[in-house]
Amino acid sequence: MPARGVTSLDVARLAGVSQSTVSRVFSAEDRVSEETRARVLAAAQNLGYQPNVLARSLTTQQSNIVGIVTHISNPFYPYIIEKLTRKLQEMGRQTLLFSVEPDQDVDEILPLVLQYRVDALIITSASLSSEMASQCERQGTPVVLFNRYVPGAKVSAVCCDNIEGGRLVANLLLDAGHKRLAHIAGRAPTSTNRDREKGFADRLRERGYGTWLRDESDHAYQSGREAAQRLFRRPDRPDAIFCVSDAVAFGAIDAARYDCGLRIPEDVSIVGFDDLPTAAWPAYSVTTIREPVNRMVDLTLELLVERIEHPQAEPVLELLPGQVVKRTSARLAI
Amino acid sequence: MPARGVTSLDVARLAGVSQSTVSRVFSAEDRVSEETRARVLAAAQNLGYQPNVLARSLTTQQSNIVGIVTHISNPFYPYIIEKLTRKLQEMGRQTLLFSVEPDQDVDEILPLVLQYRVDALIITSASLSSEMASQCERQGTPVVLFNRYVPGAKVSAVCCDNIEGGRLVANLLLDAGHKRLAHIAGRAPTSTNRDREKGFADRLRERGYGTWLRDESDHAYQSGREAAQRLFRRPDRPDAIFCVSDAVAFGAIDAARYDCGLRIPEDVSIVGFDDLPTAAWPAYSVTTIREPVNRMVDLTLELLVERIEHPQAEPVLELLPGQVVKRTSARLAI
DNA sequence: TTGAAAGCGATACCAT
DNA sequence: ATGGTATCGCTTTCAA
Repeated sequence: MPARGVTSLDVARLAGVSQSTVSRVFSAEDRVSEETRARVLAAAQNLGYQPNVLARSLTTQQSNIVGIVTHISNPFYPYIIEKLTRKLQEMGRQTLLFSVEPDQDVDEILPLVLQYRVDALIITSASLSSEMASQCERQGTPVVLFNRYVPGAKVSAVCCDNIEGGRLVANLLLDAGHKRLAHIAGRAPTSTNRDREKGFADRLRERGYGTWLRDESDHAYQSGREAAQRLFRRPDRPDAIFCVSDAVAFGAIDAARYDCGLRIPEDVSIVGFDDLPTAAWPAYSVTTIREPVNRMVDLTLELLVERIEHPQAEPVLELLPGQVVKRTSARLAI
Repeated sequence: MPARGVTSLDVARLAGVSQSTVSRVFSAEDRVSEETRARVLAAAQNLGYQPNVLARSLTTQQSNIVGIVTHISNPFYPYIIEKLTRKLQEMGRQTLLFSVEPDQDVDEILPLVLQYRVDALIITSASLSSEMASQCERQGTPVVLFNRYVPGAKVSAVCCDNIEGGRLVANLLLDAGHKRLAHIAGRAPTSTNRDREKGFADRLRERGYGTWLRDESDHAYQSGREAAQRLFRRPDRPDAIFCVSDAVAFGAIDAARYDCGLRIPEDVSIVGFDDLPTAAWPAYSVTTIREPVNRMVDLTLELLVERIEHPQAEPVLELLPGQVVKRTSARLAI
């Protein structure tokens, strides 16, 4: 018969000490004599005792749990979540994972998240209303947006500079002498999607480039492939496509080669965004904008800790530059 | 000044009812008059109150949290975790994520997991000692292994039938008339790795096939590519490779085409295992063994719920058959 | 250094 | 239908 729930009191009785003492042994180094500490640890070991951190959170007002809201179908995020989780673990915090659909509003799930009294919240997909942002504030739950920002709201955010990234791509393609440009944009109205497109468009206009084609996708391979097919089947088919993300670029490359019989980069250049590990594989070898993910992750956690410790601190928007990674999916300047 | 921590008592005072009543409104439909319910909800809304589920867990002895221990570098798992998380969410439970290194023992992290009083635990990578398994049992925490099993231990497991999968591959390659077979095995001593190799080897022997080459990898693209390079550079280079997983197969395919100038499948056949979404992309088009992931996920959750509700139930080992998916990375029977 | 006792924020039993 | 109160497992004064 399993002893359902060994408590500190059980340990105390076995060790012949008070329950307070057991608590001391298992919390931050309080003054406990070596001898009693040993007795307590022995008793705990004996009973298989593990402190209940949920109960602890009641008194300490800290759960040591960080919520992460994400949607995983964009392959950029598993990659980020792994890094975040690993580092949080090193800091003694755990990750409570919430999955949302790309089109689903974070606002829907936020009340649920808040019920778990997470010490902080990282949102890597979609954004949240300023109403919900202030609800988090009221509960004292700091929020950091990863690769998103909400212009009005009082939440911190860590972002790749997507506008500048879009501009870099425009330069790259124009410098290579491309004549018929296209952009496969992200469908959702997120800051990331908007900014990548805006930077691209702004720079094209600045350089006097007239019009370009446009299609949409949802950051996934299949929808990128379909969008590219539509573009390639036009009479004025593009000779270069800027894809909103690498996942879309993989689809576009396969559409070119396998669906439409085009050579890359001779017939068409494809540029992505993110620099996923797969972008370096020779089968794709995608020219792309590398997001500084390690620094983004580190910064996210720094901001998080900062705001956990100083809840009154002003929210910060960190914008990190992306970097062109030239591979073989795009023609180079002549 | 943010009101740190709105409690049910605050709501009660504002609504002019007892704290018990507020509790009733927010827990399973207890009998509360429509009128008071409305008053309470209004007050709660007003204060931005969300019940503290951590506190609730103290009395209910249920955290509604399910732990998932995994390592995410194998791309099979993000895919699984997303499915699990989504379905758990639909069941009103949340996912607490723990990340381990492939070579790291789950035993190390298990005490930490247990401190969070998760209602149940899913382990998708590495396995656990029977000692730890019994510690879970003692705490009343049901464990389900996903794609792993521990022969001795009393824990439930849901697995693809990896032995049979290995046999299927052996048949496939011999039927196609291949003469110099190789296997890129998984380095870690897990049941998955062992069984895939065992099934393959057993079947080869049964069919009187003499010896085959062997190398190792860690389920990741890069190490698969390197293992394949080593094989291809041998004087007796293989004309067919069975890779322990799709991720390794991608690496092997790129090694063949881009590092060694071999054609697929004319010069060498590559077979994977898992059927990741990427395996269907035409750039790889991997012949592979499809794991029935949807059924595996559903079964995992069924077993979980079953054991949460009936902790005394005997552990179950579910073995689901994989299925050959023929694409173009392997030659077919003549 | 150790113990007693008062919370933390909820649930649940027992009255009314 | 509602309120009072003991309780969950721990931390944290306050005394000793």
